Amino acid sequence: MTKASETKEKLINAALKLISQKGYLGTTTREIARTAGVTELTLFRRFGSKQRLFEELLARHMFLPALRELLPGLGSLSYEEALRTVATRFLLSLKERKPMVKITHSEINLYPEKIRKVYLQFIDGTTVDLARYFQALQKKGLLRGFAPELAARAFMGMLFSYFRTEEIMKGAAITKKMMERDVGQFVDIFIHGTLRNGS
Amino acid sequence: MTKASETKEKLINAALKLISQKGYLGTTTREIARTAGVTELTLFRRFGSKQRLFEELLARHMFLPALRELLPGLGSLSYEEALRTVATRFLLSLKERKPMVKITHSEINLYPEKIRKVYLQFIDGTTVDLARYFQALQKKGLLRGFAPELAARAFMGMLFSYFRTEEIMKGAAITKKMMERDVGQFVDIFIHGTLRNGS
DNA sequence: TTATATAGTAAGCAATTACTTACATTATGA
DNA sequence: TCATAATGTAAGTAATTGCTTACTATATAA
Repeated sequence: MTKASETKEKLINAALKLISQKGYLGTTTREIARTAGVTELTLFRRFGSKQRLFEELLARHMFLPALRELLPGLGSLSYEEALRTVATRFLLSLKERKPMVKITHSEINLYPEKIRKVYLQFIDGTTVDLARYFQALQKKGLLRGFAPELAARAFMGMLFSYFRTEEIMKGAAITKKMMERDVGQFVDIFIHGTLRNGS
Repeated sequence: MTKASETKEKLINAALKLISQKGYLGTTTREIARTAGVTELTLFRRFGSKQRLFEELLARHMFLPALRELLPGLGSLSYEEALRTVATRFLLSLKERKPMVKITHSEINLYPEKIRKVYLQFIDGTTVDLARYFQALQKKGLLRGFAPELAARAFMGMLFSYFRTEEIMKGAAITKKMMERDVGQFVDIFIHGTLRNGS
């Protein structure tokens, strides 16, 4: 039992790596098996088909919202510190899951419903959490009366595009220094806006 | 001469449509030819190979910055009206080029350099133009002293993610009403920030 | 020891697919 | 009218690829 699931895990990890690099159709079962260190036959014995292997990959790496466990601790921080924490955590979380993020980008055509589910669970889930945080601060009278979900989408959206441009399109890793500096700017704009005389 | 280039255009348009829907590897040359209303042989006579057809597609649809021609007229608008105009134009431009946007998402693995070039020319080009606009207003003392390029990336980033989530991931078209309402919110936050007491 | 689960070797099949060759047909422009 | 450019028809090739079959080998647990 253990042996079989170890083999499955090796195959799924190999598939994750290869498919994120060359796409689902561009990756062969032979290649996945070789990368996992097993025979192609073993792949079919464990998963039955390439498609089901990919579906198990999606199910296993269907990631949870990245911030849920972060939110309770946010109350003790200043608004600015809280947003910086959220932004940093979100970007690091994207970096960790970069192969999966790439797959949601490139395979949406192939498995629209499944990929959409993976994507929305991550991005939208995270956005909902952040929106709740905004709402709480609005009730305390600290924030203006904007639409919380849309503001959350705006905040995550600028971070996500930043990640996408740097890590996926330019193919360059975001360094810690870059991240600190740029997150600081994003948070500053998000908090104070761009106009000289405040609201 | 004219006949030949008409045929090429039909083939490129068919390829754009199909590849944006099913990916480069998921689209066959037979299918492209059939959709274009010609024989598969004609495709190979015009382009030599599937790869070169795709490369011509990328070259032809390598889009220019979406805002360049918009910028000169921005001076006569208020800051808020200007940003709303830029945002609306940017979103409409993304909608128009949705097949190409989808291709840049899904085929980055296959043609990293070429796709990167297409992407950066559009997004980064547009961002640079917007950054110049910010810089001009900063010199006039109207805007705070933020980093103009990063602010431009933040603004475009939230719009781009908004487009991506709605049109590509959710697969639903952004209506005019949605766009007006949401662009208004984005612009408001970008201008005034989220904090109750302005800067 | 022995049954069972797991994996390997080897060979191959059937379908797909990018691409080719040979030849015939039609449209266009001088 | 005639040369040429452009497209079509038909058949096929070589490579790839997901998946199968038949048989063997090894490790583990009762």
